Amino acid sequence: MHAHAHHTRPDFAEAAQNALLDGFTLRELAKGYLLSTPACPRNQVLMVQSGRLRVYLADDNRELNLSFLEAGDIYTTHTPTYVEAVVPSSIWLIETPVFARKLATDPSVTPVMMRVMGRLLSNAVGLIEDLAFREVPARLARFLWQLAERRGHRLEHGWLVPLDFSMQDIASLLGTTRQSVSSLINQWEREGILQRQGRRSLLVPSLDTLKARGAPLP
Amino acid sequence: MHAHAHHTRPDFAEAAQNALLDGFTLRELAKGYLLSTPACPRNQVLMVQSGRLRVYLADDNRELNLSFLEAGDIYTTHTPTYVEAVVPSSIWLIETPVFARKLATDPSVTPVMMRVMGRLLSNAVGLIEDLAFREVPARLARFLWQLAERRGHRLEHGWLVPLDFSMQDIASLLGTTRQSVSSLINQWEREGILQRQGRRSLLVPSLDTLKARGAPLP
DNA sequence: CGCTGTCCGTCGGCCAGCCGACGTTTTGCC
DNA sequence: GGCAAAACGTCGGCTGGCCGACGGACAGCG
Repeated sequence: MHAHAHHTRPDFAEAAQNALLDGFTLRELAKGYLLSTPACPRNQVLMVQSGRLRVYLADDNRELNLSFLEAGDIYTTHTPTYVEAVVPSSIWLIETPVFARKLATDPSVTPVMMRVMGRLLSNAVGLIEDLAFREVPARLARFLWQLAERRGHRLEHGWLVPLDFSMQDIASLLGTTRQSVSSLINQWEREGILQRQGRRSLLVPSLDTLKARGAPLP
Repeated sequence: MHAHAHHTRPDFAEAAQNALLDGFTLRELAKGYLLSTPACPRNQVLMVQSGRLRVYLADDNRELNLSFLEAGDIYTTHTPTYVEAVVPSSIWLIETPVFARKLATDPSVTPVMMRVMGRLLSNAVGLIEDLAFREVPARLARFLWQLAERRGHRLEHGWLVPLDFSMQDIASLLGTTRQSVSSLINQWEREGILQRQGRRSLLVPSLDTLKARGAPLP
């Protein structure tokens, strides 16, 4: 749900066709650069060309990742969040007023934007459901099998899932702590639900047993 | 934040001017009517003419209110939620495909929709912040003073705040339980932070002391 | 005016999971 | 290779607040 929005690739293609990017400017961001904060809400629309941005909320002693943006993803800072480049990145950027004029003159842009905002909204609602209804093991299980389904490669032994997030990243994405994620993953490894495969990937023998962790009762 | 979106009134006025409602049909809903569920995602856009609708998420044994819609509020079921009339209501309704055509032909509608979705997104993010960062007393305090600021009437003794929600409603809005809300309100009454005034309103002597409950440490 | 349904107040047990702490392993960098 | 910094594993204490339970207060209705 709130893992990646890399299914925006179609939009990217469409955007290129429609010359959506007219008026956007290309910017290079250094690692760690804070593009936007709630305090300074520079309203803008952006599309990631390369790299990885982290969208997150924060209070004094905690952070919650809303999502990670990667190549092709579109985002708009309509909402008071932090946006930070976690690796050197390059993005297409436009200020909202300029974009609004574009919207007014070129109606073909509208459906793209509606879809982008719809997706942001779905992500947000999904996260709310997680926080309000599901407990940590269920959230983690869901995160993992969604990752497997969209990023994983099928092998004879099961699914090989690339995992280029730190435990802390995952924890923040799920609204929990590093310790809880770590414990759960190790416990599941002992139970044979998954195996560590090198440092940056997992092997999941059966997605179904993993999914079973997402729905305790039935 | 996620209390009411009744500040959509300006949109309503604007909508009337632009004849936004062309193509919408007026519908009367009986109390308790379920307009939409996640299972049957009838994509539609609606504007409330009168009454009150409840937008909520649910799992098997819990419900979470996302917001209450009242006269003038606009909503779109882009996202898998329940929408229910809690009192007899009448609303303007349009199916998304029809609305999309409208958007394509009349670009003046676009900014209105963008603002509506932006507001939904802000609500959602606010709720996420609450669930992830703040504990129950802080959420309740914030809910109450926001209600006071937008609905309350200034008296010599303090603010008179109409409270036409049940404890259960408030609890669901804040992602907590009836019991917790009840305990807190009564405790605060004992502490003199607020007084019950009749059955359906509160008297808050000082909003600031109430707000103090929203930020424990400093 | 009793009856029934809805709402409110309060108590106590219980537990998920946060938090601090500390040691170990990996990674990145000179 | 060697060192600092980051990331990971694990343990135990502590607690916010959920949950069930039960009784009282209102309100509507026949």
